[in-house]
Amino acid sequence: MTSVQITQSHTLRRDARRNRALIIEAAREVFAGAGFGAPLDAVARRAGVGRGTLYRHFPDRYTLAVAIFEDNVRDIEELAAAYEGRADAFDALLRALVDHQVRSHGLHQALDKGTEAPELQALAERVVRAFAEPVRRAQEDGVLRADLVKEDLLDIMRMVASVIERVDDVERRRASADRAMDLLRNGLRG
Amino acid sequence: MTSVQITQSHTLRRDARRNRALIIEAAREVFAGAGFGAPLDAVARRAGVGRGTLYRHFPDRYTLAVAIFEDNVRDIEELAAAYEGRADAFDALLRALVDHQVRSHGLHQALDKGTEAPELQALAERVVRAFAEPVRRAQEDGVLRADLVKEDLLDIMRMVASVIERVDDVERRRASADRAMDLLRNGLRG
Amino acid sequence: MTSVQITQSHTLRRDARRNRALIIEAAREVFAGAGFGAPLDAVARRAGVGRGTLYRHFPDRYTLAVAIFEDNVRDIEELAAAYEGRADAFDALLRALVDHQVRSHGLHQALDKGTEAPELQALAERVVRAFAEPVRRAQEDGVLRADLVKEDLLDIMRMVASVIERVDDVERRRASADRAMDLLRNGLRG
Amino acid sequence: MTSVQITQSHTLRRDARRNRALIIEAAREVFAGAGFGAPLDAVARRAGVGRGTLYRHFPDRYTLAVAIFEDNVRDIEELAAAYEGRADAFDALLRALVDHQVRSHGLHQALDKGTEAPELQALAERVVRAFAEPVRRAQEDGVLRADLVKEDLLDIMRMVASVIERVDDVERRRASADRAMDLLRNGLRG
DNA sequence: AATGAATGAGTATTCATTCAT
DNA sequence: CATGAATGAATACTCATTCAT
Repeated sequence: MTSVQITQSHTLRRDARRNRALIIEAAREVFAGAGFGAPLDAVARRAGVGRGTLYRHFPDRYTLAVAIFEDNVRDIEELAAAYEGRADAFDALLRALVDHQVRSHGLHQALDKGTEAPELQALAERVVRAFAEPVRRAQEDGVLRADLVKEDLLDIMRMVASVIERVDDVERRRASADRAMDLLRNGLRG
Repeated sequence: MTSVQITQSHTLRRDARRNRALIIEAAREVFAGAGFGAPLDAVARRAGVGRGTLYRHFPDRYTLAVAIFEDNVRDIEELAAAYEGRADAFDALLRALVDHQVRSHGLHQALDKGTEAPELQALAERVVRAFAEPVRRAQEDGVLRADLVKEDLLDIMRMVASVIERVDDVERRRASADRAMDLLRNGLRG
Repeated sequence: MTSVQITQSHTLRRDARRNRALIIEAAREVFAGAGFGAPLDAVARRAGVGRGTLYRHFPDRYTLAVAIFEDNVRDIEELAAAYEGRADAFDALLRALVDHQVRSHGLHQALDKGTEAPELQALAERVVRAFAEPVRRAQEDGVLRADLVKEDLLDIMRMVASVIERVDDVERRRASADRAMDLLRNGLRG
Repeated sequence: MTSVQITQSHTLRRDARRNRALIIEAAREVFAGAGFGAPLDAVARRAGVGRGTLYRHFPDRYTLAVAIFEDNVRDIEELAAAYEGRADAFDALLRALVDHQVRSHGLHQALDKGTEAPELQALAERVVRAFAEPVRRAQEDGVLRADLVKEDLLDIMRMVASVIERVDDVERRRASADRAMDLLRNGLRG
């Protein structure tokens, strides 16, 4: 629960809040199914709201992406707080990250159009910040390569996303993501 | 047997053959710049041909992708032949693969819509075949993890593509690709 | 007899009356800035009231136009009464008319859609009536062409409005209106 | 016949040229009937062409206005040439101007949005230039007020347009225009 | 009553694809 | 064959109007 969330909870009427949530969930599903370029109409239809309502809440495609990411990022941050000081923080965060991607896939395309939505960059930055300390600790413990930089983290997100994207079924998506993480963590060497 | 048939390019009139080449090159550039979803108009314009000509040669977007990939795949196959029996074949092929992606980026989006173009699947299959023996040898030599399967190869292509896609400059693209390959080959462990 | 009735404004609650005035003023400004076709939303926003409130007071765009005109017409009528019997009544009324247009421009577009709002016709009729005696007197005095008919009066209003419309700055609007009136009063002859 | 016209005649295919003309004529009618803000769809429908065709020929509303004006302006220029040196040139041009307005009304709204289409300004400028010498001559002959400036000319166009705009029937439009010109030429004085 | 959320009809615009020249 | 004009389906977006709170 960050201040943003609280503010929104208080600002929007109950029905509006409900619609907002319906739209976000619909967008998650539609983007997952048809990619980030899917017709916004489809989102509105799936959410069971009119076009205008969609546009009122989210003036454009990117605002929608931001809203979806926002949820995920917040979760990462909470997790980072919960694992503060623990040696397995990095592992836990990484697992959570992959889990989000499995559930909100279709969105990494948005990430790479960051220029059109500075908020997306900001969210990515928050993820990086949440990872900072766990990464440092893992490196100190010698379980994570020392040369890992923050750009790598974003690239890892991209890589996992890329193997997931074309898969429709959530379970197979999870399997693909796990395999990709395995390759990444352990490398290709024999 | 229409002029579209790649393997019969010698049956095309000289100007038609020239147009075909112009279009492929234009497509490579346009897809790189604006993604695989770019307007085909843009391709025709860049190639300096009419729409009709574009459609005659390539009835749809995927045929175009096939033609571009075709070049790359053939190159991989030739390389495989050249490195036949050598211990460094896998390395060489992998490097070539990455190199193609650096130069024809924007196309992996096509790969993942393979269902709409069986030829793309076939091309991917050819890549896999070209890798088969080098992979086996590398595994035998103990320099490549033993559990690597052919799907992994495609996923590796996807992962490299994903970190490259958003980068416009070819040099920075190469750097990103190299870093991604480094992460992949050596893993994240400290 | 609803609260919309202008002549019964004393039956409105004080806050409702205040809202009504705010809306009219906002409409004057918005129509002036963006033309009579401006979004009613803009009017509501500028007035600082909700949409519903706007619609309660003014069920449509024309009702709003009527309310604005109403003020102006009443002023003309009062002026006509004040100048009753005077030789310069016509001059004074014409000057006042132009003055209103300078201040409430953007509205003559409404006038010409009179069919959709009979009240507008009625208001125009009241203007014509207010001018009737002054016109007759001016003609009798030989300072106004004898063939002027009431339709001419409306056309004169339109003509003045037309040269004013595209000008944003009120002072330049006044200058344009004055020049137009000069051309009209004195004609083009050398 | 200016170079522009000739160029177009030569550049466009016969069918395209025909469509272009159909669209212009349709636009003339639609704008006349529903104002310059009319749906472009209506223009396409009336011309009997698809949306895309309309947009190919005229990327936006203003390009369309320009094309319509272009015809009229060319006519004025030809007339100016034909009346070169004659004392009645001003009269003839003014009559022609009014005549065009009677036939292409609905367009002066476009003129006043000149900022969005510099070509419109340029066309207006051409009208002014065509009038320059006839105006000078008329002033010299003492039949036109000496203080008339070029801005007045545009204002006269606006004024005539304004009394015409709301009239649907072409004959009544002509009558209104004539009356307005009479008021303007002879003034309001008795 | 006042508010502002929701609705959906209307309009603009793009682009894949067909087809006349 | 090549060309580029025409088509219309798909999509985006706005705004007048209704209605739940």
